Amino acid sequence: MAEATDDRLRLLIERVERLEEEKKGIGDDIRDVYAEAKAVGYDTKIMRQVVKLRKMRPDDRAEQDAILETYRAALGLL
Amino acid sequence: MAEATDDRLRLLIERVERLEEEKKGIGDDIRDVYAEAKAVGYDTKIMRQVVKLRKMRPDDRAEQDAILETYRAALGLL
Amino acid sequence: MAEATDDRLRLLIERVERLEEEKKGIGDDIRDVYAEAKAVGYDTKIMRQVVKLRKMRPDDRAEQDAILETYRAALGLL
Amino acid sequence: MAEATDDRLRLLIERVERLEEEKKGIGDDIRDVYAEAKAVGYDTKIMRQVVKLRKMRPDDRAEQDAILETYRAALGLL
DNA sequence: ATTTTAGGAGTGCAAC
DNA sequence: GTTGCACTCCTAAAAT
Repeated sequence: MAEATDDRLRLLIERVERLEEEKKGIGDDIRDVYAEAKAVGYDTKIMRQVVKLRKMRPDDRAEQDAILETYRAALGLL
Repeated sequence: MAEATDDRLRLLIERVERLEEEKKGIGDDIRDVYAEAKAVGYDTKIMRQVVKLRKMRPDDRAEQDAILETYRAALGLL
Repeated sequence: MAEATDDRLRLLIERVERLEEEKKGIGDDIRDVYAEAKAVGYDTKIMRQVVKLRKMRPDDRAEQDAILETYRAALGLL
Repeated sequence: MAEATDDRLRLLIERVERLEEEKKGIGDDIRDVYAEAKAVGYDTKIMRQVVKLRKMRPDDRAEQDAILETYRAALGLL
């Protein structure tokens, strides 16, 4: 029965590999978009920062609030 | 004409954002496959090692194996 | 000459191992201090947050500044 | 008597901070050892694997080895 | 047992 | 082209 087990494992790993290829393909697409942006004159470095900021905003806000709250609690003790 | 330019930039950024979401989704899918593998009893940490090994060129793989064997021997780990 | 090489490797690894033991020992000491603090009535969870905050402050400031600056740059473009 | 209490807390926190600095210093030392090893030609990534292996109980180590062999065999990586 | 945190490895971009 | 940097993910240790 080792063969059945082996096949199962092999199939799982091949699924992972296919997904990783897709993931890599999308990474290439992203690179292409930036290349296109650069070709028409945009600053891709700043574009990347903007993308990052738009992604970070909500969490960051929550995090900032948490830090402030902790500070208030700590000051109340110290 | 500043509006046309702004739109162009906005569209490029939105394309990047969509692609990044897709990329993240595939990352999640990969995680799911590993979760499934774990659920049927496979050791996912070792599976990841195997996936990495399969990505390597055969001679690189052989070299890594050889170095590891050498180090293990030097430390009495055989 | 493989023996000399092996020895060299073994010595390096033993140095790492000794250092890791020391590091672990200090981790235990830290745990002890918190245990002592707890024993005299302090809230160790908040103590840990305070320690973390005092460690983070400077970087955080710089990070905040960087984000603000990036935003300004982005707004100037968008 | 609030001052005595405050001092006590402050002293505890400062002890923790000193210990954490020491701990960080040792972490830096470990990094240095690896850097030194790399400089004389060792593969530090594999060294780290070996350090990890030495920390494991022999039977756990044997089991890991066996699983890896099995998976590699199943995927044609022997 | 669950969640958090620290550290390592791999990836991809930017600067020189 | 190569070095450094920032980001993502994974693992292992620690705290609750």
